[in-house]
Formats: sequence, C-alpha cells, structure tokens
Amino acid sequence: MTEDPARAIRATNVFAANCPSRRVLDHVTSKWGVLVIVALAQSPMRWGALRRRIEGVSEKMLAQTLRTLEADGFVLREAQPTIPPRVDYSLTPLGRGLADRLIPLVTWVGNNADEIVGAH
Amino acid sequence: MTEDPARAIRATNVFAANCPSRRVLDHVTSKWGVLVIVALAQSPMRWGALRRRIEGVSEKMLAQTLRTLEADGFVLREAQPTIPPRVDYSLTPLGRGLADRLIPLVTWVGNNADEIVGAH
DNA sequence: ACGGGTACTTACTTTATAGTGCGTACCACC
DNA sequence: GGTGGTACGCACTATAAAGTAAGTACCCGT
Repeated sequence: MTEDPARAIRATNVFAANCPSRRVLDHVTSKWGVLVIVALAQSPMRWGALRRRIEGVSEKMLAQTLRTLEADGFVLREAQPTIPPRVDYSLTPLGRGLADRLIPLVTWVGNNADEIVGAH
Repeated sequence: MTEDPARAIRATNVFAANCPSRRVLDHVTSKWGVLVIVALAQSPMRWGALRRRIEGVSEKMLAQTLRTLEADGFVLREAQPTIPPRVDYSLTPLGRGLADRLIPLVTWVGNNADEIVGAH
C-alpha cells in the first residue's frame, strides 16, 4: 500500500479520460458528498441528525448523495423496521479510508478560507 | 498551525451554510480544478501542455478553471508578450499547500477506483 | 497568399445539479 | 379523531455547469 505520489498517480492515470477514477473522483468531491463523509467520520448518525448537521442540504439532495455513497461502498445504511422509522448511517472501512484523506483537505480549506476569499 | 481534525473543523465550521469555506471547497473540489492543481503540482506547465495532460477538458473549461484558481490565489499566471503567445502556469505557495492535501486523496482514489466501481 | 501555431473569447445548446412542494406509512399521544 | 414525528419518493421547475463550434490576433515559414 505504497502512496508515493508520483508513482501512484502514474499507476492509475486520473488524467486519462476513460479512467474509472474520474467518475469516482466526481462522486467523492461532490458538493454534499464531502460534507456527508466528514460528518459521518465524526460519528455515525441518523438521517435527521445528518440533515440538521449539514446546513442547507435539501432532503432530496441528502437522499441522493447518500444513495450514491452507499452504492460506491463508502456508507453503510441500516434501517430498523421500527415505527417511526429509524435509519442509521455510518462509514464502511472504505469510507473511513476516504475520510482519512478528505479530513485534512477540509480542515486546511477551513483554516485558509478567509485568506482565500479575501484575495478577491 | 495545528491540524487536529476534530478541533480544526470546529474552528471554522464547514457545516454552516454561510461559511466562506463552503465556496472555497466548491472551487477546490470542482471536476477540473482538482486535476489542474495536481497536474501543476508535478511541474509548472504552459496552457497547451495542461490541455494535453488533462484529457477531455475543453478549452473553455480549462480557461474558466484557471481563472477561478488564479482568483483564489492557488495558481500563478505568467504571460510572455511574445508571438506566438506563451503563458506559464504554476502553483503559488498557497496552491502547493492545497496540492499537499489533494494528492493523497487523488492517489487513494486512483488505487481504490477499481474496487469501488466493481461494487455496483 | 495561405496554412499553422498559440492562447484564448464568445454565443449557443445540452446536460447535470438543485430547489419546491406534495404525498406516504405507521403509530403514539392528546 | 386530529396532529406530529420519521425517512423518505416523485414530479416539476429553475439554475448552474459543461460541451460544441466558431471566431480572434499576430507572425512565421513556404
């Protein structure tokens, strides 16, 4: 599991148009996808908690994002057949691997956002 | 410049709707933005080289992405007033900081893309 | 005089993404 | 028996992003 940048990037070429990594990258870096992954990295959450945590997300977008991330194998969905319904979301091991790379990025953006926006 | 995930994320809240980090995150994780940053991290490049490197990008999208990244202070644009025109693009120190967080992510996606797509 | 190279811009069209509002199922509580 | 809570699905509309195609400017070599 070596991750030397130069070598690894050459191994599966993200720059190639038809490389599957392109599609995955789009899912991973989608507007709400990033926030969902980071939120679930902090702790597993129910639907409603996610909705409240991620300000501004509509129900439709949250559902859609969760379905995509579940299909990609990043998120685990566990529905309890109780009334009222209760659905728990958490990260899979794969999702945790992704979160490990996403959190430094989001953290960095958070720390530097003021400087960046101020540049305009 | 501590980067303990839990603390740092709480410091500037990406989950807040009106936080400037939201806009920056959108630029940073845009479809072509990621590829431009990673490409320039490997070496500074001219317009034409970038266009050839990043397969599938249209001239319009490349120009637009570069303008956004330049405005955000990630990319430096140096135009030589020669004929034919020659424009060199490179990362600023800020851009290099971003690339340091982006490359592990892209590398990881590249290494795991097959597994992820295979999951469907 | 014509074609080629470079780095774009602009106008137009298509596609993707996102928002809005309404419906559903079931039960518990008042 | 009406209201509220949970976790959605669906249809429709609006907006934003992206693709397509063509045009521009300048000079150089043939």
